[in-house]
Amino acid sequence: MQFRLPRGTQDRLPDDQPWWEYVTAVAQEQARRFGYGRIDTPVFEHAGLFQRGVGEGTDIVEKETYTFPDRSGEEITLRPEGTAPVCRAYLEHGMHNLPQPVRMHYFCPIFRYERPQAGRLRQHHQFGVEAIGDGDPSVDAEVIDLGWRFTQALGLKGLSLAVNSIGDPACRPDYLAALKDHYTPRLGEACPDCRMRYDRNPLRMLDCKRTDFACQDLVASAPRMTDLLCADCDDHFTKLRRYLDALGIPYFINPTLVRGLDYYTRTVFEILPPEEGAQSVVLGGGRYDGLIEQLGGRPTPGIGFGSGLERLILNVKRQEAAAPVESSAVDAVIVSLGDAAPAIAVRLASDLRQAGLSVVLAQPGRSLRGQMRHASALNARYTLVLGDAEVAAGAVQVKTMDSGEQRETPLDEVATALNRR
RNA sequence: GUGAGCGUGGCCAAGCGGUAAGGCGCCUGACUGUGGCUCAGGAGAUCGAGGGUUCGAAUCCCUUCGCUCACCCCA
Repeated sequence: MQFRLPRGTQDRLPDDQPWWEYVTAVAQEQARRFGYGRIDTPVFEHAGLFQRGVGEGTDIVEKETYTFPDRSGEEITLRPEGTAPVCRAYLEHGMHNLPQPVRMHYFCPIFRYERPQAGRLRQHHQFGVEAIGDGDPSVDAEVIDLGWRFTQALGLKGLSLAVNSIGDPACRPDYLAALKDHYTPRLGEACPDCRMRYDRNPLRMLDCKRTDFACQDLVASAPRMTDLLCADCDDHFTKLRRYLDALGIPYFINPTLVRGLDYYTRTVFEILPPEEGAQSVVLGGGRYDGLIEQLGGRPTPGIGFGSGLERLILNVKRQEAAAPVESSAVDAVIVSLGDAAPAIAVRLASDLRQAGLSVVLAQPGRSLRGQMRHASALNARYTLVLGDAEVAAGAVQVKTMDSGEQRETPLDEVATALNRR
């Protein structure tokens, strides 16, 4: 075979569609219930948006981005995450003049140059949500609630919600210093990656999963951000937990939960399915109070999440949480025999379609048996048989496939007959 | 980017050095106009690609591409 899918991409075949329709319908309904309107942004943006917004030092921007010059030499990047473009749109369209916070949701493809494996693709799709313009912890709770309701409504069982606070510019520097002090005397025992992170991104050391070095031990005994939050952040986190308790949403605090993008402040959270696995996070997000300002706007708080549709579907299938919607059966297949019938069949099909029915023509050259088999294989509700006798009578045999009943019906009455049943 | 396993017709899958089983699906036929069951037949792969070893390779070796899993990262 000469051409194959580019690595890490996949075709969504007709049989896959019911799953996508199901997940997006559930997402849309939850977005509607929470008052989050839809926004669509371009698939590509100026490269600078993500360099500035997501952070130069992050893996995503540093080595996972699809960036290239267009024909004018402009550096273009295929959207590697959903938040920065929405914030750009918020600024560009003066949404600070709307009632705050501005609540939006989106569905979009995401591109990251990664090594693909199950649940991790180079092009994947996210359902995302952003609430921009209000820093109150009640908004954090609302967004988490929306994410939780969404995944619950999909029918997924055994999900867990992890939350954490990673502080803000007022307290994080002090925490980072404390964290480094903790590592300094035993830095030689940490893995090479953590030794690198020590300088470049200490927070990420908490995320280390290696067991062949002292990392796990170091992480377990490390100071916790939640113990060193400044008064404002601590208050924020306390209120958030109160709201979550009031909502009755089960959660646990994971003090080692950090996010890979630079713009996060205070609240971060993830929803995980019960099965263990590397690519398990099904929904993740957090607060990004500094992002809008980084993009050139006035200081504006925001919070949101992204949720990977492919991973969600993977889990829905694995748990058999929802049966795929009945495969798209057609209303009628038209079977024609003889010389005159095919032309009349074509016209009949056209008329029925205009009456709102889904109609497929069986191949006229095939035997009656063959055409009937085809109708059966397509799961048709009715088969319309049109042969010389019917042509002469100006009628068609309408066969109900389930019952096998068949009756002759005048051509001009077929549409109403089928619509009625 | 690192490591490991795998790659046979549309799908699943035998064969593991002598020149490609089987199943599903598809098509045809079984009183010349009636399907879903059954039966019979048919089309369809040179074994991911390229190179090498050998008298001979899907079966051994190398390279490459892809898939899967773990690391990493994240949705």
